[in-house]
Amino acid sequence: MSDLPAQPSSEMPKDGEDFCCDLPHDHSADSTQRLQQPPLSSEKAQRMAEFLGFLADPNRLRILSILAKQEMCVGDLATAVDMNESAVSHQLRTLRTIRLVSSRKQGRHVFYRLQDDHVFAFYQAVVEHLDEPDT
Amino acid sequence: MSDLPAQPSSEMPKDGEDFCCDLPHDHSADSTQRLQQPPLSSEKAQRMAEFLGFLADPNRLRILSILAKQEMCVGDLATAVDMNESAVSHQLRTLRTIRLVSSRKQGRHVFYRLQDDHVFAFYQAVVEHLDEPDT
DNA sequence: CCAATACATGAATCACTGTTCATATATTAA
DNA sequence: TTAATATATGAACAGTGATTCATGTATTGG
Repeated sequence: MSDLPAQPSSEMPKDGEDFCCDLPHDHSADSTQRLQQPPLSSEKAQRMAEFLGFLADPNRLRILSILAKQEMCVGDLATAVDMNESAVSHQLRTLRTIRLVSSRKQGRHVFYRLQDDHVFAFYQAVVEHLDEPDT
Repeated sequence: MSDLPAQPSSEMPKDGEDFCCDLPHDHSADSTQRLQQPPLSSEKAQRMAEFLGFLADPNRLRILSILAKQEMCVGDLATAVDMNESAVSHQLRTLRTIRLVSSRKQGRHVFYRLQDDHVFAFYQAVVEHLDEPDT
């Protein structure tokens, strides 16, 4: 009974319950074992989603792709990605808040760069992973 | 002049232009070279952002984390992630649309699983990358 | 056939997020 | 100091997206 493709937790609810998984049968140890130990804690899923959400913006990605190659000041970034300087500044603030980039002030300019190598590595990994697949 | 930390494209606009990068000086070949070749094409950035956006949801991540270990039917998934069955169904539709999961019908049940190994590999990569860092 | 179960789906709602606009701060030049 | 440049930031607006509710479809049992 453990080599079947998969079984819904239960087929026939006995009580007035809505969910099918409420009576003891093959649930003893196997099929629900991996179900019982929470798959991905809600908090962790939350943090992962947040982080991914920060990457899930075309303009932020383009900004990061530039900073992955060189540091650059806000105005030039705005020109490079063809965005409003204000919009870029907002995005940079976001990226700064989550420690993806750091800044260095020089005169009237503020130069941004990737915070550390881990960010670069992760960015590269994402790019490479998403380069080949389907679309 | 090419070993300096970084230079804004231009310091003093001569025309009435708004952007600083509009006159020829050291722009000949070096500093704007990497700027000229678009860093990440808008379309590619768009697609990357879309894909990452699909991953950037706690509930979808938890669903994927379960399906990364075993296939499961909708009702059980709903129980496992403590969500409305309808909500799960909606999310699964999304995941199905972008080919992250596939489904198999068996009687009244529909079992979902990760579409292919690449999806699993990418999911794992993300999890691992986001496991150590800062937070 | 009829009822119940399992899932799907459309519409409405609510929250979030990115951009823009206006404005504020800081730095340099004159 | 005054003007101009470079960036930051708050508020408002618009678009997007996830959940819920109601309902529709398919499958099984009686």
